[in-house]
Amino acid sequence: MQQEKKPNTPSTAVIKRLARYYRYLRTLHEEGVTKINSKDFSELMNVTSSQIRQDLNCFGGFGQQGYGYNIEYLLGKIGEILGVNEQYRAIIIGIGRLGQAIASSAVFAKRGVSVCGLFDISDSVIGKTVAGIEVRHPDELERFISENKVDIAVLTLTAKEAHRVAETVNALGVNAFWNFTSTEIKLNNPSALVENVHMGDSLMTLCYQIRHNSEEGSNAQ
Amino acid sequence: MQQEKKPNTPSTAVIKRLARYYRYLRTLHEEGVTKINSKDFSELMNVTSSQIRQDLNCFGGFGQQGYGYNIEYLLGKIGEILGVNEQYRAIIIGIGRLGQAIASSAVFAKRGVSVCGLFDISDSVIGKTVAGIEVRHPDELERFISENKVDIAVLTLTAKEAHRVAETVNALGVNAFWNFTSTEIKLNNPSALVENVHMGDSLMTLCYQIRHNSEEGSNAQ
DNA sequence: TAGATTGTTAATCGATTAACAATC
DNA sequence: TAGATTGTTAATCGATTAACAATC
Repeated sequence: MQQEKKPNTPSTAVIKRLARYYRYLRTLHEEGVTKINSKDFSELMNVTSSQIRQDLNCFGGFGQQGYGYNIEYLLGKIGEILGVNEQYRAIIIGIGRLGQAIASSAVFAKRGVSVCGLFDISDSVIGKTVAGIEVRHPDELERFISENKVDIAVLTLTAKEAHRVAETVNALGVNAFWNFTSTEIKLNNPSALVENVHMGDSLMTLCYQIRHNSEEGSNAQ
Repeated sequence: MQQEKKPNTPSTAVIKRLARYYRYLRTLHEEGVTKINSKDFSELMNVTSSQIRQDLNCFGGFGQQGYGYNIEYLLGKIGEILGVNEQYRAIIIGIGRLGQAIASSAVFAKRGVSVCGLFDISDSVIGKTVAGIEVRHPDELERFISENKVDIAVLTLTAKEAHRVAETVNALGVNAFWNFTSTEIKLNNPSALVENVHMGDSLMTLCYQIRHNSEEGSNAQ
């Protein structure tokens, strides 16, 4: 099988940085800044200006020599690359405190993703409304997914149930998972996409830094 | 100034992987597995066995030729490296839904970090008890930090307030920040540590993948 | 036009992988 | 001891940076 990679597939690192640029550029845009050059931007982002130009030029020339980058235009282009206009739809599985927090947050709307369904096994939340959406029992997943376009399943349930539920939902046709559990989700389906938010790993990284870098320090990245 | 780097400082990438190994090894340990070799482990973790051996050998020889790694021993060693036994103490600033979710989660206890204080400006939560801890007004930060050892400030407040509050808390002696806001925290203090959980960036990465990799797929890492 | 700054190629650097000798 | 698997060095690969020609 051994899928051949397109020659110029940008690395994950580039995409992560693009998302970061996007976030920052939006702030600048809100503040009324209209243009920026790679040097000034690189200082704000703590990367080299070379890297910014390289990253952007993976996807095309969005700047203008002698001028820099028009922020509004650049925002549009990066948004396009990252799929902000794709109107993806997500369901959240596991409506505990974290699920509720995420359901209620602006993170989806800001990226053009809409939450269309909430699911939980607990009677204490089923039927309740969170962020304007009714919480359903997972038994309804099959019908719900067949009747609604669902692109992303957000996994905010317990680690133990996560894998089984992900398999089920994947079998129903949902191919992308935003995983907040501490488990690694490994699906048989090779086209399934999993993006992890492993908070625990992040916390441990910080603890490591406290212990080792405390004398050196760094608030880069 | 230009701080000199110690020659063999392991890269952030190594530390992140170590945290990931740690998480996975604990699961294996709970399942009663006592030993593992780099090859088997590499298949579980979707990395090469070379990488696992390299990563571990940044810190010392934790294995035994011809045998592999004793999981309990390895867990202890990685835990030590990552500072699990340091008994770090954290305060959470911003007790909205996300702050409450994190305060109530097992993420701290599992990594040897204890939450000792909660702060929020809103009267609707001040005085209430979340995860067994009383929520206080930020006015009390100064006294609280002077009376308690506080290693980490978790930022789950709004992006707008985040920077100012971080400056204040840093001035009071807290040097490590676990940042959940969409802002980049840039402190004047060069020894301040900031670890970001940028959920929005993560979601965008997923959206990018949906749009571009859908035909190729990958649930690696 | 002259100045500025991009787009892009080439050089450097670091991280990953492969290979194998050491050793349990 | 023989077999297995680590620890570690050397080779490869990819990502970052530097440099500069193109061009607005």
